[in-house]
Amino acid sequence: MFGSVTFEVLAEPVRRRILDLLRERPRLVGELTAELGLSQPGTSKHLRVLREAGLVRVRAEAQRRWYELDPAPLAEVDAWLAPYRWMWADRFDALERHLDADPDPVEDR
Amino acid sequence: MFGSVTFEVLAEPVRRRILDLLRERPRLVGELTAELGLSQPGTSKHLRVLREAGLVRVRAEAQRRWYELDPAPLAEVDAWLAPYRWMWADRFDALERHLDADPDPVEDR
DNA sequence: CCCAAACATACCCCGCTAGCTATATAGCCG
DNA sequence: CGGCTATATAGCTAGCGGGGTATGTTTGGG
Repeated sequence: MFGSVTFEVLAEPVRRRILDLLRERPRLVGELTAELGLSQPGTSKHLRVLREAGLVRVRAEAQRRWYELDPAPLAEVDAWLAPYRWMWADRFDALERHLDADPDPVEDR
Repeated sequence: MFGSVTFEVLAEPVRRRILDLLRERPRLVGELTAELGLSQPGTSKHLRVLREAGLVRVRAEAQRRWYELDPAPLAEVDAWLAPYRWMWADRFDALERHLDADPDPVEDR
């Protein structure tokens, strides 16, 4: 319902990166800006999207904003994934071959 | 590497729907078109994206095309999700409250 | 007080994409 | 073999989203 937006939010590599960074510890906008290598407003924009998706929370401290992870919406992604999970268990070696051994994944058509 | 595209592909609700349908059984393009309620070329376009992402395979039978699920790339999503999974275990009831009990999820801002 | 620091918002631009319609291609059937 | 069925591709358009720069707002420090 509300979380179908979660997939769209996670589609952005930068935002997944932000979540990965926040998984370690809360961060300031400035820190994230530095690590991501994009402009401060750009970072703020991504953080806004993450905030409105419920994936991060903000804690104000003077002019600083501490952003911290809220993994709750990820449960929805996990729930969607659940019925598929058993399927690749037996094919896992196939995936490994695909990821490890194949140096140049074949383009379709 | 190749699969970072998987997230972008899954961002589309129609494509997740297609995967859910293919999880039951292989389907023809026509069947999918009917169930999705969009144009046949639109369906074919989504199927092309899914095919190039390695999420579906095609089997030709005369003019018919049987599309079937290939869940392998989903393992990458699962892998990304893995380090987060323990986090909402203790908050699961909170999410349940959010999803079940709250009739009108609060819009952010 | 006033300036600088930290962040958010506003605005613009451009590329991508999802939808459509029209058309091409391929194979069965009569 | 002609036309119909099933699907793919091409081409177009509208809207969205992510990048940037410019500016507003808040708060602490000198």
